[in-house]
Amino acid sequence: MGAKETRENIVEAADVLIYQRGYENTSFADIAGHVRISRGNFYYHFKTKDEILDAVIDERLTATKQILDTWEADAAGPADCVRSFIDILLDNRLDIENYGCPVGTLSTELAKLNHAVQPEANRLFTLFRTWLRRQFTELGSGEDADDLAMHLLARSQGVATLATAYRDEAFVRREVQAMYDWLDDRVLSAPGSIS
Amino acid sequence: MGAKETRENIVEAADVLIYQRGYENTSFADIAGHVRISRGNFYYHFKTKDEILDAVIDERLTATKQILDTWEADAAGPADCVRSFIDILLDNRLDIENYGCPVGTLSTELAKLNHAVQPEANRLFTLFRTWLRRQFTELGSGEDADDLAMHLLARSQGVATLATAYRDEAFVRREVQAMYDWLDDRVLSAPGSIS
DNA sequence: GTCTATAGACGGATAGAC
DNA sequence: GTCTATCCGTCTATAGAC
Repeated sequence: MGAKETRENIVEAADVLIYQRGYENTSFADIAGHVRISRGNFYYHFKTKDEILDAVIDERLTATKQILDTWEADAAGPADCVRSFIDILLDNRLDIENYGCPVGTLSTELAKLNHAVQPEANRLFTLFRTWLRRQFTELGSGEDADDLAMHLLARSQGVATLATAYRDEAFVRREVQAMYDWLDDRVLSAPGSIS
Repeated sequence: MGAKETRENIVEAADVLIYQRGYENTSFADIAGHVRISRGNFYYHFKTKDEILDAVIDERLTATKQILDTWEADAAGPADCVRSFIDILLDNRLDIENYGCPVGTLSTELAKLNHAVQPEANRLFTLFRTWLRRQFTELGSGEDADDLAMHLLARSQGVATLATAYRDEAFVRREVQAMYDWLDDRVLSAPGSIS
């Protein structure tokens, strides 16, 4: 097995474990165990735990960019793109109920830890934010586009948090529908309030 | 110093530290250091770390009940009560920017840890939920009261998460205003959609 | 002299780092 | 594979109130 492949396996395992258990509660031994390599081999690829976190964030950034590109390519228009974003809550419902949103929970944990790479992790939020902003701009929201993007980000984060607490599918579906309706208002009417 | 007072000091320090650093990242030594007692003394009052967590959650439940009662006593009516809830985001803005919402972040961390007391922690959410539901019932929302309570809970959780990521005061104020407007729609019009 | 509250040493386990 | 630090938890010792 090549070095590159081993490294990718490590990042992939770390990605999942950090999502499911949180960063601080994921140990080297956990990751090494999942990749089935020795801890010695481990240190050949990553010198510190923070380096792994960096690699995981980079990997998530790359994967997210690719997903957003795909959505944009497949969508009929900007409103359809936004619906793809809203649908995350349904498509990843079970993971979200168990572990929350991977973006929000990592950002919050790193904030509490006062971790140096928190700004890096927040770029994941910004990736969605600028992408959503572009969709709203194309929908004619003008100056409000960024506010609308932030509003929708917040809505989905809140639904994810409560989905984790209550594991209530009906609630998630209701809120997704409410976001659809909210979007339709933005599409059909003049740009304005975000209520 | 009496035993009761020492115990209260421990719970108080643990409450703050668990909020600021997270549960798993708060050690006995941290708490003992803040209370200025030895670790030995510590174990006289609490046998396990989970016992402290339990005590902290109980303390938060009691404190929250008291706050909700105060709000209800001071408010002009149910709409005013809901506004008090929304105002949490402004009143605790700086803490939220640094550490997130104490309810949501603890609930999410315990979910990831698969911790036995997660249901207990979620009772904090339920405390707000049933209280908000009562306000909406009094506002004439009928069957929708619980949905509206959950919706507002989710909105505030989402704003808290993004406030932690971006530390953007203008965003928080915008979203608070949007929730005010949303509430006014519920007060003035017939009960219906939550968009 | 017993009980309560406190202190601090000690143990095994596990962490990250080299 | 080893090293050091730190974790949680248990242990014994002690100081003072009653």
